[in-house]
Order: sequence, then C-alpha cells, then structure tokens
Amino acid sequence: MNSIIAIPEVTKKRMLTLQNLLKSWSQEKITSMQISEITGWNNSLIRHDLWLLRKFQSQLLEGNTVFENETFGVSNGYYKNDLLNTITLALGFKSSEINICIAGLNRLGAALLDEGTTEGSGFKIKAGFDSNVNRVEILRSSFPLYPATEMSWVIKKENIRLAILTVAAKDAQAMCDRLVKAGVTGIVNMTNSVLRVPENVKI
Amino acid sequence: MNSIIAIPEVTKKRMLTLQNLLKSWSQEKITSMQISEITGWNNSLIRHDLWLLRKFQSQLLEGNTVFENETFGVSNGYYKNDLLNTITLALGFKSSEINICIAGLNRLGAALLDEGTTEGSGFKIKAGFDSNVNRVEILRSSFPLYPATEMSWVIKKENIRLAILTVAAKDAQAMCDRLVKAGVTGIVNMTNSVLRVPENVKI
DNA sequence: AATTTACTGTTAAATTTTTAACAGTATTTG
DNA sequence: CAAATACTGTTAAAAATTTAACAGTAAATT
Repeated sequence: MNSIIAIPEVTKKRMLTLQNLLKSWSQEKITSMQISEITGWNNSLIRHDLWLLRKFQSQLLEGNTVFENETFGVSNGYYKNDLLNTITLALGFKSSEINICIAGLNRLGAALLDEGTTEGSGFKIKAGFDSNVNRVEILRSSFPLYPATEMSWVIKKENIRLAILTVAAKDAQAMCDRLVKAGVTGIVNMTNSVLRVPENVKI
Repeated sequence: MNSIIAIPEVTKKRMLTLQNLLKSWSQEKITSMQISEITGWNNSLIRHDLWLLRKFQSQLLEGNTVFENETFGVSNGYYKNDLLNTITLALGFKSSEINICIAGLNRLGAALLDEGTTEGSGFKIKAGFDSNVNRVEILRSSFPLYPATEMSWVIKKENIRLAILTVAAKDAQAMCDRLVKAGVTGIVNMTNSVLRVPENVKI
C-alpha cells in the first residue's frame, strides 16, 4: 500500500553534514533544536529527515518492526551514538559509489569538469590533479583541483580507488606511476600510450 | 503587480557550473540541448534558469526595457560570450560575499565545520588550513581542508581575503605571518596572543 | 503522583523547484 | 520565397522539498 521511499539527495547531503557535527559533539544527547541552531536548518526539517532515514531502514527490513522506536529517544533529544549509527547505516547504501579522480586537466572537456555528468553512474569524482600548478589555480570545477604533488594525501583522504588518466601521452607513464604509488587500484587510460603497472592494478 | 524575483540558490549554483562549461566551450554558440547533454540538466530547466537571470537583471534596470532581448539569440542557440556576460553580471551581486578561510582546525567547533552557519552572513568559508597534515586528512567538512603548506596557492585561487585564526596561542604569530604572506588582508584573531602585522593588514 | 515542560514522530499544507508544453521566431532547405 | 526545421521564451502543471501543526510521550517539577 505504502509506496517505496528513497532518501532524497538533499537529505543525504544534510545527513553527511550532521554526521560531522555529531562527531564533534561532546554531549551524549542532542535535540533537533540544537542541530537547527548550529546548522540553520529548520527543526522540522531535521526531524523529517531523520524520519525518512528510519522509514528507509525499516523498509529494508521488509515490514519487520523489531527495530521500531528502538534506536531513538522518543521525547528528550536523540542519543548521539544512535543517531550516528542510523546515519551511517542509511547512508552506507549510497556510498557504494566508487570515488575517482581525474589526472591531467589539459584535455579535459567541460563534461569532466562538471560532476553532474557522473550522477547515477556509481562513480563520484572527488579530485582533479595536474602537475601544472597554474592550471590548478585557474580552472574551476565542482570538485576540488590539486597540484599533483598533493596526490598522495588527497587520494588517501578521499578514498579514491580509480583514476582517469588524461595527461599528454609522454607524461602518461610518469603520472600513472604516481597514481599507483598513491594507492589507486584502477586506471582508465585515455591516452594512447601503453602503461605498465603492478599486477594488483587494473587498467 | 509582478512580485520581485530573486535568483534561487540552486540556479546560482548551476550558473556557476555553466560559467565553467562555457569558458571551455570552443564554439561561438551553444544551445540549451547541448548544455543539457553535457550537464545532465533538463533543457527546460536551463532555459528557465536563463529566463530568471534576465528577469532579475531587467528588474535591476527598473522597468527600463532598453536591453530587452538584446543579449540573447532568439532562436538558434545562445552566443557564448553574451551568456557569459549575463551570468557574470547576474551572479556578481551574489558574489559580493567575502571569501574567508579557517586557519587552525584543532579547536574548531562543529559550527565552523559547517558552511551552513555562515549563510546569509556575507561570508563564505572557502578553505581550512592546518599545519598538521593528519588533521587535514581525517577531518571532513563542507569546505575543503588543506595542509598549511598549500596556503599560498589556495588563497590566491579562492580569492580569500580574510582568515579566522584558531590555532594555539604559541603558533599564532607564525600562522599569521604565513597568512599575510599568502595575501590575506584581514585576520580575525581567536587566539589570546597579540599579533604583529604590516600596516595594510587589519586585525 | 499529578501536572507541566520539552521534546519527538507524523501528517498535511505551503513553498520551491523542475518539467512539460507550446506559441513565436530566426535559420535552413527545397 | 514558402515551408520546414530547430531553436528560444514563457506559462502552467507536476514533482519535490520544506515548513507548520499537533498529538503523543518521557522527563522534570510541583
């Protein structure tokens, strides 16, 4: 009878922020009003978001009501830890997206500079790299751009698994080596040079 | 009779992306369909956005219809340059926001980690810095975090004018010097140490 | 232990955002 | 040069998102 509920993108985004907020929240409990004060979101919106999250979860349990009301304080604010668990759980399904990066910003068409194009594809562009710092400074995009020297920590931090290699052919192998060293386990080679990589990395 | 139109935040965001797209667009003209294909946005939405932009602009001219239909091709796509001008003009009013950064991520409360709190304040947090790379890697926020070593180019790139100094008192002067050197012209000192700066920088 | 207070969960209304539809107009084609 | 084509600008409908409202309940207060 009830239609299936999906968590809207806007809610997911807010929940990601809330997750951050909660992590740095020192008290045991937190109310929707307190969240509202910090974030500026309407407190109804917050309660509604959380309601959606729970609704979504109970859906996954297919009518199994065992968990009903279990994880939430009913009237005096939410337990920080319960809230964190709920968010992580509900968002976990979303974050099955693979994080990727763009290595080389020269040939990049407008398409790649706009995250929108990857929506729903299961991939999420987290960063762009170029060894030319000038380019990094000038170009703008919906994902952050970094000098290639920053690759190591950015790839670790953003948990990037896959890189799209769009550098000039002559720089391909060098950039490839850097990516591999930084921890990337897959490379989509858009250059026309043949790449050599360790066995554990897929081209 | 007609109510006043403001450009919604969502549209502004899209227009910022469109601006990027256009900059890397090599042809003279572009159609809503082409934009749609690249960005994934519904083509009606794009035309509607542009309509809003024009509506907003003509509003600023208070009924003065001199510019009516002047900047747009009526039936065969938009002239890239006209479009860019329109966007820049319409968005210019918005970007009177001052870009700021957070220097020092240790004491940062949840509030500062969430851009939402600055909404409507005329400020926009563009970056966070910390000399401890570990912190930069672990913390997450709605604005990007960088190691302090990256300060120079990030501040230039993001056109950051103002910094909020939240490092430990003993590191305040050193961090302050770095900020000034990177081009910041104002500092909000949240530490309890007294800072020395050149005349052109305000505390 | 009754009453008040301070909250949540939930529904429904209000508002915002997106999409569809289509009349109108340059440009291209026959 | 008339007809067809390929668009835009604009309005109205549809869908999504946010907000208000309020019944219900744990905790605090009397």
